[in-house]
This record gives sequence, C-alpha cells and structure tokens, in this order.
Amino acid sequence: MQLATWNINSLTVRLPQVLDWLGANRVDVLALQELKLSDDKFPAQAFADAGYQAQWFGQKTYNGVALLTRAPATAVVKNIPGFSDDMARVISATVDGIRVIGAYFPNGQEPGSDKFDYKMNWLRGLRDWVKSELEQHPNLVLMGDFNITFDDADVWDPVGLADTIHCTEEERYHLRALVALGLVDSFRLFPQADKSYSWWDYRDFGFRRNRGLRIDHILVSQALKTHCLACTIDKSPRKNERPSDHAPVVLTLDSVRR
DNA sequence: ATGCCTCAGCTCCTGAGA
Repeated sequence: MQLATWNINSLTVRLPQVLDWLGANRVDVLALQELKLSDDKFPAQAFADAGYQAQWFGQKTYNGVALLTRAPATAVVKNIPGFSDDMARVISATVDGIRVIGAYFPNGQEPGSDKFDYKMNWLRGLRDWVKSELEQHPNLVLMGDFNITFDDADVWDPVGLADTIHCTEEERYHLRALVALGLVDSFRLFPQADKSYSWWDYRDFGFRRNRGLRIDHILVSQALKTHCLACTIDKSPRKNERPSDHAPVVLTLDSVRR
C-alpha cells in the first residue's frame, strides 16, 4: 500500500501533471494541497476516469485540499472540529482501515506577525484534535504540507535561515509536540541522502541549486510504524515545464491488519 | 534589495506563498 502527499500549487494549472503522476504511480491515497479552486471547479470526473475517487474541500484563490483514493473513503471530515477557521486546510477520511489526515498547514509569513500567531493557534487546535483522533484510530497517518522543518538537516542554509519562517524554535516545538502524541516522521525511519528537500523557491534557480527545505511530511502512528517499508521524495515532476514548487512524498506500507 | 518566481483575480498590478 502506498500513500502520498503533494502540494500542487493550483490544481487548475497542475491537473495534467497530477494525472500523469498517478498514471505512473498507482498510489492508494494521494493527499493534495493548495488546490486554489472552489468546490464547483474540482475536476472529479478526470480523477474518476483515472481510477480515483475524490474527496475535496476547495476554496477560491487560496488553500484547498483533497484526498484521492482507489478504495472508498468513509467518515470524511473537513477542517479541524472544534477549531473555527475560514480557510480550507484539512480533510480526513478512513481508507483501507487507516485514518488519513491530509493537511495544509499555515505558512505563517513572518515570526511575530498576525499570520504567525494564527499559525501557532492553528497548530494548537490541530494537536488537541489529533490527540483524540489517535485515541479512536490506532492506524493513523497525518500528511501534508506542514510548512515546518524538523531541524537543520531539513534546511539548505541553516545559518542564513536561522529563526526565519519554517525554521523557528516555536514552530519546531509544535511539530515535536505533535510527534509526541504518538507519531513518527516516516522519512527518517530510513536512510536518506543528505540535503533531501521537498520544496524549493521558484526564485533564483532554487531547485537547480538544491536550495530547498523539507517541509512536506508523512507522520504515522506507532501502530503503523512497523509496517513502513520506504519513504521517498519524488523529484521527477520537476522535469515538467511548469512544476509545482513542492515535490510529492511517498510512503510505502506492507499490508495492515484491520 | 521588502526583491529574485508563480499563481489568482473585480487581471496590466497586488497579495500571498515559503
């Protein structure tokens, strides 16, 4: 079984690339972030033709998330229950006996800004909810664009970017607190190349120079940890003419007993 | 240097992303 997450920075622009990628990578679940379209514009039929059912939570211009699945997705929940939010950032469902949460974490802009405060509040709301979700669903995956690096190994220039957005101690504290609920960063369960990143700035040839950050993550519950076989970042979509600034992250699991 | 790309939108500039 394979699960993947990909911030595609506009589904309108990237739909052909997503369909190509799904054709080559028949993952069981793909979580998408930054659809940047309203619900009525979601291309459900195109995914159905490709063999994928879709659950989506769109928003005009910004945000928007979806779960594409080969098997039916049940008990679909949008955003964080108990946390009031006017942005479409989270969609969760049960697929093949696994509770899957796909999330687009707030960017936060600048430490100290209103948007940074919103990010911190959102992280607290997420953690309170994920704690109760874990109690109900031992088999749980939380994946998406976290907009937070774990540590300096996730940062191309840890000195120059120290204490800047995605790299602040306050953000990393929240990420560790999330993990402390009983989750594990599946990427680091396996040997990885140095300077492995999931996002590169469009500007200044960021990808060509590998000036990137690892901010897209797949966290798995303790019950799933022993089922993990591999976790990789797939840079192949970067070969497209107009790639997303994020690359998909893919987790391979062996069969999970329900 | 409050920018370098990219995308959306009441579109020919601005806000946001990260």
